[in-house]
Amino acid sequence: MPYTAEHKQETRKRIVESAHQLFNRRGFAGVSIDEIMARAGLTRGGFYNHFTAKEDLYAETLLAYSQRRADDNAGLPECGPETARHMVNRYVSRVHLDDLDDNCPLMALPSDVAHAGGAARAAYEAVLETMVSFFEMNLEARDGLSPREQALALSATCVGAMVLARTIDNSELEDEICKAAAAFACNAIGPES
Amino acid sequence: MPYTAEHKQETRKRIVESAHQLFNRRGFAGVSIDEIMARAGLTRGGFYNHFTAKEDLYAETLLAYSQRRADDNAGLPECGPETARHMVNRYVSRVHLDDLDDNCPLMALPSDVAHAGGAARAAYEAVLETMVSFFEMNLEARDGLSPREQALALSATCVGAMVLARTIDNSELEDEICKAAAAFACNAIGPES
DNA sequence: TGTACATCAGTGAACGCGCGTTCACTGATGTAC
DNA sequence: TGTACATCAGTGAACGCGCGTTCACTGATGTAC
Repeated sequence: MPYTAEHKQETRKRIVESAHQLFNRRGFAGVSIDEIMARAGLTRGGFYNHFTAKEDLYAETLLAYSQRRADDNAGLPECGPETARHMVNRYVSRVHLDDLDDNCPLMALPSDVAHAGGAARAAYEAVLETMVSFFEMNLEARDGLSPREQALALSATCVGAMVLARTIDNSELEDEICKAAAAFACNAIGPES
Repeated sequence: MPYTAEHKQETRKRIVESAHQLFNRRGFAGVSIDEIMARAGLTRGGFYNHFTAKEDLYAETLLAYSQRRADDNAGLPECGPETARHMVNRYVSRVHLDDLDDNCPLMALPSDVAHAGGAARAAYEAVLETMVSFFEMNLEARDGLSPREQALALSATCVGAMVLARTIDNSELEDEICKAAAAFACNAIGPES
């Protein structure tokens, strides 16, 4: 059994990382397998030792992100509204907007995923559920809305702000959107304690 | 001057409409010029009598939508918060979600546009400004946020909810998102009068 | 009113490129002896 | 410890398809006379 199993796993991981970065920047159709493999230090032919098709890798990329997110969150304590506000400010920020290599795919790839196959859409939903449930566990019922309802709406606000900022080409308006949406969402979470 | 100028204009309009519907459903890369022309009752070659490239048409499609929206809105009275709530409920709804032929491109095509050329991004921004300014003129300062800030945040919430609902493949969750986001946004606009 | 003409919107075959995928081959590495 | 072998990750040329774009042609229509 030449080449250890770990060797293959690591190569696969490198391909997924490379793909994540490239897909986030340019979308599914904008990236070729050649480029993905080159960025991972490999050549095109080897791709099919790891994946059966480009679409496969796309879904895998999203799943990997979802897993990573879930792992990150698992370690965190549930701290209530303060934590929720912190999440908002971290998500809706210029730092996140400019982190092209590791953007959240919820904001980087929505319509791209919408036009892709079912596996990609399912993976997208998994990322969303991770985000929503993490908001949910840090919120209290308020204004007649359950924690889950607020979590869904806050996710929409955060993702929406970043989607809009990401799509336009006007950095002043981008900042305006981020600031307004973050303030709006933090207000909705409740008064500072 | 055989074929009147109106004839050509109408054909062009038919192509733009056909493109709008197809792009909304399947994105820029998912639609071929053949299909667009066929849906408009024409054949592929004629395309270049009207546009210089596929990307051109894409931007034109967005601009046409923006224009249409602006015209619609121009006629409407400014009625305050009630109108803003009405806009939210119309935008964030299953009817809008399922209207695949005439979705708002802000929610149907964000990452698609993000990866397209500058003309498309500028047109997207125009659609956004139309939406924001219409919210803005129907809002009052509240919770330390100016009408414009609220308008930006509400746009993010509305578009975000629809983007998420559109991308996933789970109609129960879609409904949950729409309802939660609409209620959340209406709350933020202020109490019913 | 009717006819010849000029224009140009529309046609559809052909071109060429990019890229996903396949495939025969190479060579690095772990294992058996 | 050293050597032959088997495996399979990785290579890169080649294939084939789809599609954006081009181009020579057609034919519908308005205008001039």
